[in-house]
Amino acid sequence: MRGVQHNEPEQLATIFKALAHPVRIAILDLLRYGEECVCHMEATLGKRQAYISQQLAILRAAQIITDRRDGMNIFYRVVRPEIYALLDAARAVNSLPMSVPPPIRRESCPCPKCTPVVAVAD
Amino acid sequence: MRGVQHNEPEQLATIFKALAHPVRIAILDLLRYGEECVCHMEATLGKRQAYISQQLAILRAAQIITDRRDGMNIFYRVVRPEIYALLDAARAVNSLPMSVPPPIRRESCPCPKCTPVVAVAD
DNA sequence: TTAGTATATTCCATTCTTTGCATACAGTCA
DNA sequence: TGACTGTATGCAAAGAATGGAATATACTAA
Repeated sequence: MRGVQHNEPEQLATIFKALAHPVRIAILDLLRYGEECVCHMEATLGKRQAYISQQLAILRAAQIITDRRDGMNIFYRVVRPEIYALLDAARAVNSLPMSVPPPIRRESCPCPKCTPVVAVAD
Repeated sequence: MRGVQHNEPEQLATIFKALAHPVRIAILDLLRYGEECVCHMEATLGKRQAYISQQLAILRAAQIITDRRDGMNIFYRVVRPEIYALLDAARAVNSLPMSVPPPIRRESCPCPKCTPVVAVAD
């Protein structure tokens, strides 16, 4: 994914390339309902951290997502929500259902969203 | 069957791969207003015939287009018009204009659509 | 400071994709 | 039939993407 593009089909092809990978699509589906941290994607997708991070770098380079640090975790979110219309349009081409289930808290994910602070008896 | 099968990022990635190429996008834009023959794409896109034919083969394999012979020419057309919603959605992501200009008859294209029979004075 | 945790990057072998070239094939016309 | 035209296919070299392993970075806590 190189620098700026001049000609129009070239720009479109760049977006499609960023989406032409099942793990990157799964990541975007995870982010559909809001930001998530890397460890959550790791737990949900069952892929190694470094691998997830590589795919996130590609989506970041395509300016589809951005990140935000909060304490020890880095949360990613989609900055071009139009991308979901694109995913839905692709599902329509395949006659696939549109709905993507809301995110699930993962026991195996250590981030604060997944392991909320529990009141401890004193 | 427990819930909708939701492991189709692979299928979506396949569509995006078929579209992740500027020449294939340009071909689909050419076919937006109806069928066109290979020679017309050759003339319009300024690419060699064998190259166009290769890209057509990929779109055919992805079941996005199909062909029809008429005399000496082979005309291609889109069989999944939903693909245009997909292209338009990608343009929206890039904040690009939606409209694709209608096809232009090419002097350099020898097909009957481009060089209509002209009444000859007797 | 040191140790630890979360995430990113770099390197690399392997595998897919791209695209030019040559050629094959299938109709058409004389 | 043979020559011709439009289109498709096979091959191969170059290039890009994949995904694994190791390592680097950046922050937090003690």
